[in-house]
Amino acid sequence: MFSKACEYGIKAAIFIATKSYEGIRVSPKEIAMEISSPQAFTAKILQALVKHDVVKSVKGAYGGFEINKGDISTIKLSQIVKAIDGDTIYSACGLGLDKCDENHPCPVHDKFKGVRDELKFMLENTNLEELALNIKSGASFLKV
Amino acid sequence: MFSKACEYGIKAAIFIATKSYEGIRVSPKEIAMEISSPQAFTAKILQALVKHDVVKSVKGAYGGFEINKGDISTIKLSQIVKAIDGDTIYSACGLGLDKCDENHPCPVHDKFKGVRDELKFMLENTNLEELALNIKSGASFLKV
DNA sequence: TATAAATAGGATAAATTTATCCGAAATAAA
DNA sequence: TTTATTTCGGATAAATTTATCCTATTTATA
Repeated sequence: MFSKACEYGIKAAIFIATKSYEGIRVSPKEIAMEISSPQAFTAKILQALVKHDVVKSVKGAYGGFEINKGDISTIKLSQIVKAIDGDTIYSACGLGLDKCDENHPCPVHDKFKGVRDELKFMLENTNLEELALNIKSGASFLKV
Repeated sequence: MFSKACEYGIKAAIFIATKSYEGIRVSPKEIAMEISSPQAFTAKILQALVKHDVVKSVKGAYGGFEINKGDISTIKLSQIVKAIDGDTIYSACGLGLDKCDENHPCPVHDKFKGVRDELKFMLENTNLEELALNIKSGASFLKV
């Protein structure tokens, strides 16, 4: 469904959010530990999230990654997915046709429309806050 | 969403079905032309579909690929996807956790459930016949 | 039985994704 | 200003997916 990079990105953003509530910045090392991901690769993904304004980085001693408290509830899953995988997952043709629309549909165009739209709606209407709060309360988990 | 191999496999199966109605066997070459896919790679994917009993192959002169007419309406998209990509797309955790269920959910477990189930339902309730008939009637297309 | 036509399948290459490593640049504090 | 700490970013490697090529095997027909 999502790329590994995107899975790591989503989990990283959620973890950073949980820490940002307490005003604590976190390092790629700590993030990787917490979400069971390869550290250097995770650092690369964090760079992409910074570039797309999903998380904020502070360089130098006492630096790290954080998210402005006020932003946590406005950042949507779709922004994270888009920053890493692009939006092809819910906008491109399910069978890979370059041109696929109502006038020139692929064989599964209509069948797929519902699934794609539901995925898009879900991603655009899920914010980091609800995900982070469930992690904090122990209702969900970032690793096994 | 699906791998390239899976996209090719779905399109190939649909094309074979359209020809099988007329009792015509088709070659990897003709299939690749019709669905705009690399021929040798497509041939490999056809082998997988044969192994999983989605299509039938006849070796030797006058051979080719076909689907028993009676089977066209009973073959589901889910069988094709499963044969090539496996069923992880609608059964695995959206964030890649090895263990993810009601008791130990990832942060998006509930959010994803709806999308995943709808995708699963769609794949398990769409048969090759309806897709092939729409191609034959010109209501949908296998290439640009 | 010989021949031509067709799929099967192994070996290999190219492209992409995933992952690692290391030095450069930035920054807070001593 | 120096030092220690930390992200940034380029180079590279490993793994996987996508794609190609060539030979073996099968089979209908002449």
